[in-house]
Amino acid sequence: MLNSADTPLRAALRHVALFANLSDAELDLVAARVREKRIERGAFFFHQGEPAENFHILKSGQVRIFQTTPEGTQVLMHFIQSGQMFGAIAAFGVKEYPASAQGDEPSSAWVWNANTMRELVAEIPALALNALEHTAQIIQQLQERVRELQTERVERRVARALLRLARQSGKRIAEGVLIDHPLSRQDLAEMTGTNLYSVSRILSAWEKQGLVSSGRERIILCVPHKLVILAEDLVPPPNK
Amino acid sequence: MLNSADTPLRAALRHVALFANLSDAELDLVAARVREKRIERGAFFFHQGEPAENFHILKSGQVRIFQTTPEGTQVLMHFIQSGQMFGAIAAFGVKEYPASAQGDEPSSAWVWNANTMRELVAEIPALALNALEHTAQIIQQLQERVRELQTERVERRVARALLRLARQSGKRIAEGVLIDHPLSRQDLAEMTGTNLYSVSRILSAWEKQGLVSSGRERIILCVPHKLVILAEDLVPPPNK
DNA sequence: CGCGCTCTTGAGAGCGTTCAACTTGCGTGG
DNA sequence: CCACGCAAGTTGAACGCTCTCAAGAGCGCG
Repeated sequence: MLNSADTPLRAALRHVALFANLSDAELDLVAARVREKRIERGAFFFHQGEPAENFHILKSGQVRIFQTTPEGTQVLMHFIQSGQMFGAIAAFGVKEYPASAQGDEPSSAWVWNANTMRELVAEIPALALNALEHTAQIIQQLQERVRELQTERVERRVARALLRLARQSGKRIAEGVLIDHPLSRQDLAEMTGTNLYSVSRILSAWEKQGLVSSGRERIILCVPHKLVILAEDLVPPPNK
Repeated sequence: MLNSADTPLRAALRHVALFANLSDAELDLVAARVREKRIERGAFFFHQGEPAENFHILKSGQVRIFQTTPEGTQVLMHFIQSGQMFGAIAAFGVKEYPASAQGDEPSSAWVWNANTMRELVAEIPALALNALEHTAQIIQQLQERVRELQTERVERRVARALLRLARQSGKRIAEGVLIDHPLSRQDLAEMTGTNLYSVSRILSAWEKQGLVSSGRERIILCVPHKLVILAEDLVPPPNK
């Protein structure tokens, strides 16, 4: 189904969402300026506060994007999966990375210099449109998160976070849907604006009800359908 | 200081940040497809959930962007000032407006059809770069807000919100810096994820300390400097 | 000059955090 | 191979920030 004359690199980039609808010539422009960077598990592609020099797309592995507050508490913004861009906000305007990007596993990424990426965007209309589309989606997700933080209780926020993770990296297994990467109580807390104790209590309660099955850095949603009800239930007063 | 051959419309658009660095010919392209829309105070440019057909830039007046949850509570996302774009997220990808845009005053906006704006972005590289830069800034602001909601107490969030408003639409007067548009306790609550009672208590306390002077939908920051300390203070335990 | 919307303030309750102590799981080195 | 140790997770108890509800005061517009 591929152009048989594709170079391996061009073929790989062709499947990245950001480069959808680019012509072969345009893909070559993009490919000509890319370089690759690998990091070990736990290492960083960049740190919060560093000058934002690069634009990244994850090639393999998994990366977490988080901010650290002056007080030292962390806020987990995103998990980046293969094919997704990161460090993009910084490349398009801001001068410093507003967050850090750390490998959850050994990871590799395609990297472009920020100025180079801006030139490419200016040269390739389809790339500009794709980039705008993706940033628009990020904005929508962030607005959703603000809305949740402002209006919803902790239990519901945790339910939503798990459902989102299941959609992103869920894996069907016998017992239900496994969140297919290490995920601690602390991680979930940093995603939902609470602490590991509250997350632990909530998961324990759900486990008693058979909704989930969880272990060390491992969570299985057994009855996702009931979590959806928890996350979105509008029935006003539970009449117990 | 302007090109004397400018049409009035071209001259006006030239000063919009989104159209910075566009040539006269490009500005004319943009101007050729614009139309204008006026609304009364309290009326809407668009409602949450409607198909996202238009891209807007505020010409005059003031607009609030907010989301309404299924439960009916509102979350105030932004105040839009003259020259700022809105309804942009929707135009670049999403199919429905994720929020509503309501006039806080009688307001008028330049409006482009969403498809038209996408065509313009594809035709005008400088416009694409500007748009990406602005969406990147919005993302950064939203990340900041998520971080605040997850890690900070109500009082600090309110302090930050006021300082932000002062920066955006503050007006120097004798007593201090006036937030130059009607702003109720309820509005502040919907911006910071609390309720009008807590906001009222906080403002009362600050008023006793002389930090602010507030009245009906009107707030003056008397000692902004001390609010900054409140918003960012790292000194761990205030020893009273 | 009165009606309505905004704001204030008290009292009480509860959700969630904090702290502390303990358990469990897993890798590693003796 | 077992023992040790650290990291992740659990759970109880207590506190307190914030919300909720209720009642009343104040400001402005018509």
